[in-house]
Amino acid sequence: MNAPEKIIEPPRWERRKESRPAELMDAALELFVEKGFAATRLDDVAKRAGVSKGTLYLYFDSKEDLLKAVVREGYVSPIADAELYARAYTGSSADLLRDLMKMWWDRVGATPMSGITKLMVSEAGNFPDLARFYHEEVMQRGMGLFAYALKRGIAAGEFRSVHLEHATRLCCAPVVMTMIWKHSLGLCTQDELDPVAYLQSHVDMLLHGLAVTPG
Amino acid sequence: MNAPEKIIEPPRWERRKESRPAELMDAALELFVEKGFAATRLDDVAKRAGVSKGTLYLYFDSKEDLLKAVVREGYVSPIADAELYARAYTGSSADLLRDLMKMWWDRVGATPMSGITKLMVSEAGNFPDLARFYHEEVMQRGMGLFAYALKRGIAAGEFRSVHLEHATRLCCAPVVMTMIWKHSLGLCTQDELDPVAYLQSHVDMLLHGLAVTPG
DNA sequence: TATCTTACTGACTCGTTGGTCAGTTAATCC
DNA sequence: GGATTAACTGACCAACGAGTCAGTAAGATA
Repeated sequence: MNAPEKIIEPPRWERRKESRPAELMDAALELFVEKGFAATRLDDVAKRAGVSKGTLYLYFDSKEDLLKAVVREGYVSPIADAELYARAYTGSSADLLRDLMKMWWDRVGATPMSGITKLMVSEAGNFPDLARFYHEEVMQRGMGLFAYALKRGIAAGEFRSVHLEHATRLCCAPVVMTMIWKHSLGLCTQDELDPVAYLQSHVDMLLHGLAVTPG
Repeated sequence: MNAPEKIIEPPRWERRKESRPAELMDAALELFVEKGFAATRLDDVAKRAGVSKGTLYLYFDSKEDLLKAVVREGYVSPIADAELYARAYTGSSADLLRDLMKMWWDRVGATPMSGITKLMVSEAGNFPDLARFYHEEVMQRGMGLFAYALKRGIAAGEFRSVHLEHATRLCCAPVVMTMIWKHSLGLCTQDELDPVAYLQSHVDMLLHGLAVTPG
């Protein structure tokens, strides 16, 4: 009979204190966006992050705390970067508007983070403080960017003098709608709408609407 | 001692088989819109309708069945009316667009029914068949109206020849956004935006963007 | 006024899931 | 390699709420 061989099994789990929170937040983002907040089970979040539910509670106080962390994490650099970009811009306001729109779509709209918008719309009523945070830190700052570009264009005589608040919202509405659509009703339809081409049309129409003189 | 007077108490409840379903659906609409589907308790729906939870189950098979009934009920006449109106219209396409927009806002946007839009966005992922129904019967028919007006204007040489699908969406996006906003993030902010004035600006900008010649 | 039908009640069950914690095991340190 | 630390596990609990059903009373009928 052979001597019993020492079989070295790989450890069943590793200690990875540093990366757990981010992995849990990634998993939570996916599931929250896919199923909604209430319908997402924390067991599933933990499982997707390759961990047990107990571990989740080592890093987050509650389900609500986890949602807050996901939302706060999701928005940081893109808006700040865009603010710097806009402030330093020297070209025409029409081009600035185009660039901002492209940056928005590339860095948020086209990424999984766009799901956060739908999430916030769905859950705003149940998390008033989170909604206020999102409104102030994300929406107002984001709309401020476009308001800046519009104001700049009007001041330079490049755009006609429209209602600034309204024009800003008109500028953002189609983008926000596209992000929301992507994560809700758009899922149930084999919709071949190309978001990039659509937003291209949007900016064209907008600039045509803002033009002092035609085409 | 007086002879015991016959005190006629009002009955504790009445039989009102006919009106119960509508009352339950009204209550459900309010609560679904306010709290979301998952967070709404059927006990509360029943209580708001002045009835017990057991009664609710006399008229609806399940919570999901109740939601379906609410959504189906919410959209019937407005779209059909608007379709008749548009088909019979003889004025300019710009005016038709204005009228359709006003009808939409007056009959849906300004009413509690606008909450259904937010509801559908939030729950689309969890109720694929309901989402498909909403998409086909509400969104496509509704967008079809605006597509008709745009096509009509382009054919008459009143509007410039834009991408029809894109223009239709651009036409609807701000209205849908306004309805969604009203029932989500708009609740947490003392937002003094006047939707009617905003949509006025929207149509103005849109028509300016569609104009063949300036002015 | 007595009888019958059925709209309605509300206390109950039971599955689900957010949250807990005593125990296990990977990793680290003498 | 034995002792120590703490990251991690997973069985468990308690609350909550969807759905049930035996019983109650409105109101119709005769």
